[in-house]
Amino acid sequence: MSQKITLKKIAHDLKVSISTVSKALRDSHEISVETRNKIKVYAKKYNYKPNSIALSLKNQKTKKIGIIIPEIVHHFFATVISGIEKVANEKGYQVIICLSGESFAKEVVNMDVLANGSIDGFIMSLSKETMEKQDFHHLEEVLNQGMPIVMFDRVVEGIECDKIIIDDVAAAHSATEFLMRKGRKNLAIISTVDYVNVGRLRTKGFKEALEKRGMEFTENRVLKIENAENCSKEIDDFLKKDDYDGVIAVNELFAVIASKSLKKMGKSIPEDVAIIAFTDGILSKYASPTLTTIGQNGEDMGGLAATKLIERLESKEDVEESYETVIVKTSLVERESTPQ
Amino acid sequence: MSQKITLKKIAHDLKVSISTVSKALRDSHEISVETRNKIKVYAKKYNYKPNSIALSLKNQKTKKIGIIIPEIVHHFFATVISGIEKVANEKGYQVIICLSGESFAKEVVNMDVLANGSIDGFIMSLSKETMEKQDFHHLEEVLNQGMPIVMFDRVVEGIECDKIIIDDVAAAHSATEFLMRKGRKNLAIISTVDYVNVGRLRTKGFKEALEKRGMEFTENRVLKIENAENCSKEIDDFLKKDDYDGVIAVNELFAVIASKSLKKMGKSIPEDVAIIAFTDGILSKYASPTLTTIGQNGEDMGGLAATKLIERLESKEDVEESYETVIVKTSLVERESTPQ
DNA sequence: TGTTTCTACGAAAACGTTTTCGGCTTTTTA
DNA sequence: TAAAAAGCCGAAAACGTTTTCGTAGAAACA
Repeated sequence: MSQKITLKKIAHDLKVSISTVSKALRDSHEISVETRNKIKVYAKKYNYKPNSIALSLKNQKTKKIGIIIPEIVHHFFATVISGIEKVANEKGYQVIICLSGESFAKEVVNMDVLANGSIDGFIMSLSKETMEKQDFHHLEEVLNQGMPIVMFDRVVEGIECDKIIIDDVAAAHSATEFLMRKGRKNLAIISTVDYVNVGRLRTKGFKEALEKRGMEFTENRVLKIENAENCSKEIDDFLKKDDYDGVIAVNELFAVIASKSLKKMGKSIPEDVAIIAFTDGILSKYASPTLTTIGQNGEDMGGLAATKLIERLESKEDVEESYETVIVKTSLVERESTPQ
Repeated sequence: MSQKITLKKIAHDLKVSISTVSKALRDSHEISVETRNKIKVYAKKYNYKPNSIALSLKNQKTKKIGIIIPEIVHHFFATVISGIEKVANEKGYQVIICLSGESFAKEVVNMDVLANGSIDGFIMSLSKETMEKQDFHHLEEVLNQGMPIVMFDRVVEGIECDKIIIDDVAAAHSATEFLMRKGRKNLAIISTVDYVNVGRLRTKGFKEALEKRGMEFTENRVLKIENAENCSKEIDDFLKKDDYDGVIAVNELFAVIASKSLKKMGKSIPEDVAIIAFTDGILSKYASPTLTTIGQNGEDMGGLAATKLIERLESKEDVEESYETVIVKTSLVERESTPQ
């Protein structure tokens, strides 16, 4: 078990000073070619690599990005992380991941811990509880310390930082129009409670599309689910209340459950009822029938977030106050759950 | 934008020495109650938190765990991470995640980068390429430096470290027996190429179960898939070759694709063909029909890995050479794809 | 009064780097 | 031959902590 080698040990073994070793390894012309080679050979032999903690302390940069998200066992978030990691790694950054588990308290603690020097900046999507509480002091504190944040998906208006989102209203709007063009006239949406902004915005787009076509929007066309755990019965009951011929779901899980429920009721998909889901994930691709979805490319969103954050980290900090909100394009992926 | 406050600044502002501030904040009796309070109030006011990088350097401990896995967009790995994160966080550790993308080179680079002081230990599952190459020098180097590794799922015999696995042979064996007890006589397995150990071991269990019952095992009962990307056709062709009444798949994806393929061929599940999949993930739960699976509890495996690693990190390093391989129990989750 | 014991604080080292500056030799130039 | 320049290297500071040790002054003791 050979302990990690340091500049100091090399210096001692080779009977030169630490500064000489450091310079030699960085190919400084201040050091003679002879000495340089001797040191390099020795360093190579013992596989010297500079200690990153020491570098972080010296440079006041960690080359690490903190990610705080509600859950990781969630296809969308997993793709976002994957996108972040890819870009970050290319640019020499590592990612540290903390999960809030949808809890405000954990989000705050995690941010506190990471903000104490462990990372250079944050990429995050807020927990449900935070959205409900509307308490963002932890974000403001971090920003106030000069540490940049990039938010994605679950973002909030009041906070001044870069944001990566999809245009939920427009996407829901066009999905609704798509169904109407297919001749569907009695539409419903399975959404989340309003404090989750994506649910609220998607419902809004749905409503706008209906009204634009002069169709009636009533609240009973909307199911607002709070807890995804036991939503099967809720969805069952909701779908039985009327004879819908088109359903939009704000995520694939709701869509799959709705699909099963409808099949149980003897309806066939897409002939009797067409279904469109948000999030083009693994479920949509392999459900029966496969689901038409609005794809929000998580990988792209993550990549963008990382790019933006790193840009800000590496620019000379004087470009303050030019925060941007990037709207990522969605794409409609047609599959079996909507008619040709 | 108030810069982060340090001991030095507090000391300067309050006209005391840095050591006094440090001691006061750690409630040392060496400092008078008066001074202590003054310092604490000031620190609280400016929200002082010790810089974790400085602590890491001083203590030679980062309180960070490095995770290297092939992919994160994969339900099983996501659950493992979730399990690791939970336990780690409870014990005051953060997790740094690197993805190898199934590439040997990336795995090596990632390990190198993290091993240079960024973390205290590794939890990892090897990339396919690494398994194929059978080159583990990067693992040995890290272990040799005294940095502990805990491997899970894709592990390798030759390396001396803690391991968390499921008993793939036994699990496949009992799944096969389960099908036979249901009266199925013509069984097949959809597996991976042999260098992926889970595929090899599960195939082995399948074979053993057949032979134990005096049934014939032939290689044509086995489909070995190398690349999951375009396996649909392979599976189609394989299933057409014989009239199987029971299929075991080494992951849910293969099972879902097989299920679709069989339905297309006009077979009904589970009446004509029963299916069992490894990995109890989201697909199994929501596919049509829902899949009977062998659950390998990723969350538990992750939690165990984290517990083991942290134990080793915090024990006084003298308990060397007592490496353990923990075998996590699997559970058969019965759903619609097998008969009652 | 002289010695010892507390009390309360500061100086400095250590963790592993990088970099600035200063200085000693040797070579070049006038 | 003396001065200037170049070549080569080391000392030290800095990043932010914690901790050991030293010490000044005050209080207690003889």
